[in-house]
Amino acid sequence: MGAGETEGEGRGTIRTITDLARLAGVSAGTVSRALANNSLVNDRTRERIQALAREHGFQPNQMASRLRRQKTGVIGVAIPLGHDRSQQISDTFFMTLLGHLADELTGKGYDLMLRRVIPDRDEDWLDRFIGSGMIDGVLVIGQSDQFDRIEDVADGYRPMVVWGNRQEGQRHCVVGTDNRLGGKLAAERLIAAGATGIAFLGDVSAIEFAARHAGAREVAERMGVPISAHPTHLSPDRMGAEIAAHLDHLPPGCNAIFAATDAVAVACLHELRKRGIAVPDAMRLVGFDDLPIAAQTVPPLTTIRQDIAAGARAMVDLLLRRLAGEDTESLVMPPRLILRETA
Amino acid sequence: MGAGETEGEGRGTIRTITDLARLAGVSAGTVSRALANNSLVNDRTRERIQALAREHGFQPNQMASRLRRQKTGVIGVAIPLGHDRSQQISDTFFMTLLGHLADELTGKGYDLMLRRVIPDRDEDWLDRFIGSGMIDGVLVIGQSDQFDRIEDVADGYRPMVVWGNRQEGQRHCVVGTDNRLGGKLAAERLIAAGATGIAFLGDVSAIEFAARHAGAREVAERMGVPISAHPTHLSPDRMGAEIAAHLDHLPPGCNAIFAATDAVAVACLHELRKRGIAVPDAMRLVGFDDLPIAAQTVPPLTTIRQDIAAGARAMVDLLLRRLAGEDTESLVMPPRLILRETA
DNA sequence: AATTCCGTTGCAAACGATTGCAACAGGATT
DNA sequence: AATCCTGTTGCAATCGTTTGCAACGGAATT
Repeated sequence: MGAGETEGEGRGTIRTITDLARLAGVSAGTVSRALANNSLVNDRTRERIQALAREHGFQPNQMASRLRRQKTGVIGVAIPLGHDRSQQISDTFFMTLLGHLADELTGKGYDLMLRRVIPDRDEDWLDRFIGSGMIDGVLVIGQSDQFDRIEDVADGYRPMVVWGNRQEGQRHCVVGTDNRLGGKLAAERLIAAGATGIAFLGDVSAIEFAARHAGAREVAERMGVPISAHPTHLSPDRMGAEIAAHLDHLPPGCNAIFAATDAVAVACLHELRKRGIAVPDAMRLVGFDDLPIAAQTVPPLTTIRQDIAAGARAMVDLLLRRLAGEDTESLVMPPRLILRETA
Repeated sequence: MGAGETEGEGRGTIRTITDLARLAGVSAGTVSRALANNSLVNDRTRERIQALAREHGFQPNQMASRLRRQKTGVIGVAIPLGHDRSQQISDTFFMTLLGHLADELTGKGYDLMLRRVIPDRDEDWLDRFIGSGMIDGVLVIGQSDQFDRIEDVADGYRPMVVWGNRQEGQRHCVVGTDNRLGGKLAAERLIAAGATGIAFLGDVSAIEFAARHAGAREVAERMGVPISAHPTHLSPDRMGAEIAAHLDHLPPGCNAIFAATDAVAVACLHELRKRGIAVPDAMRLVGFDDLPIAAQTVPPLTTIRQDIAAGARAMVDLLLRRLAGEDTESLVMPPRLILRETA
């Protein structure tokens, strides 16, 4: 007790439930029940066994338990890196979402198995993950360019919830922001701030970014403001150069930028400053996400907020309900314009 | 073939290796060997069985396999949130490290099980993780304030590698930056840039930050420059207010800040700007980490670089060698001063 | 023709925990 | 005194895969 516990025999001696049973003078079944707080076992025996288990630092083997019970207590989280393979380094948004998911899942007693997949190399990454028999359900962070593959799986496999964009009549359960509406809000704000030509910076092969672009385009066209799209990757090493190139070839009359992501917007801000272009006077700028950094740029970034924590909560909640057999609807959360000083 | 595969019977019919064996007219053992590319089985049979497996989307149950083979193919990654519970939202550094770890591990054929632990609530989080029988080894991201607990475990459990700071004569295998040296570099630079009083902003109950502070203090004292420490948390919601408070109560003559982290430095920059304090003329500033954002602040941040990708590679490499029975030394990587414009 | 050998395959025992069912003791009921 | 519970416990099958060992057929050797 206190300091200096009885080490040396603690780890190793008692490895299986049978060892512990022998030690306690009961059968393995009883030990199993005792450790599971099963009411079938006598209170005193239970306490005795639990004390013994504690003393020897015994924990039942999870693999065996899971094999027998046919459930794993593990939720798989997949991050497909389809449209932008170097995403790992940058995407603060996904990483933040992942953090919240981890919190929510551990709160509910689930473990989290993380897998980053590169769909180009691995055709049936999703089937493989699901079929591995290691996870009870799967959360997919971002559809990337894998929308169709996810759809294919959705009919046959219920416990799956995806973060991303909702399409007309899609079959998989998705949680996400109304990207199209977010795009509209951004364009409206830019135009209200005096934009007479808008450049969208982002990779529209990712469906969520495409929706943001589409929303902005709808508003811009209605208002008679020309809008152009400029593919921009998310990896920090390429982003800077790409943005620089875009800035040097903006359509004439373009005085506003809608960045697909705050990360892109921050890099834009930097490149604009290097060129001595005043924000927002000469160039208006709106981002997307409202990451913490957005409040701290110079000038502070006007952006479209997604509620990441709420999204994570919803994803876990929906997944657990699906695991329980319930059939759930997708959840599309409203984005919100955060007005700061870049537009 | 092409579109419209033979669905409907594909999933569900063939669930176990025995099902597949019956279908192929061989025994379960042969199927097992065939799927494992075991050379004991005839080439033609193997191909036939593999074709059948592919056709039916069959994958052997991992739980059973792992139970039998007594290894899981899973590496646990623990993030202890001891000194700063709200860390989840902020710490870009840890999240980036996690991303790289995921890449390295999947590259080596391992899966990654993520667990965030709050040591205050859960005394033996590490024993529980290790003893769960779900992981072959464990990587700990950051020692937080759990140095002693990790040490306790290190003797009895080999396959563990920790990201963090190396102490005199410690027993667990650690990978990290020479934080003390980093602190020295920072202080040297600040003093070279004209600092006559230095404030360290960071939570020294985290051992890594304590080392950074100690390094800076050593240099400062040698040069006769007063240095003070100001506890600052990493969560974005508290950080701003805390930094503001610190700035308003700096010791007289203090004209330089060493921020424990780039995240802290960026927030500092923001608060300084709000107060109209010119950087670096009125206040010099050095950060730590060299996150991508550091290059994009206004003015760009002078900071101490840690090589995150190399760190992740080293952690995985060391862990695999320990899994193979080898005994490995800790790795302390040199930090590097990145000179930009804030000091 | 008898023996050896090799390449394949099947058999069955693990891996360690869970759980339905039977068994048992002791008290309560008839 | 015989029967019936009730609360505990043990027994043994089961989850699905892996793998040592035995078996077997046919070719090669003696």
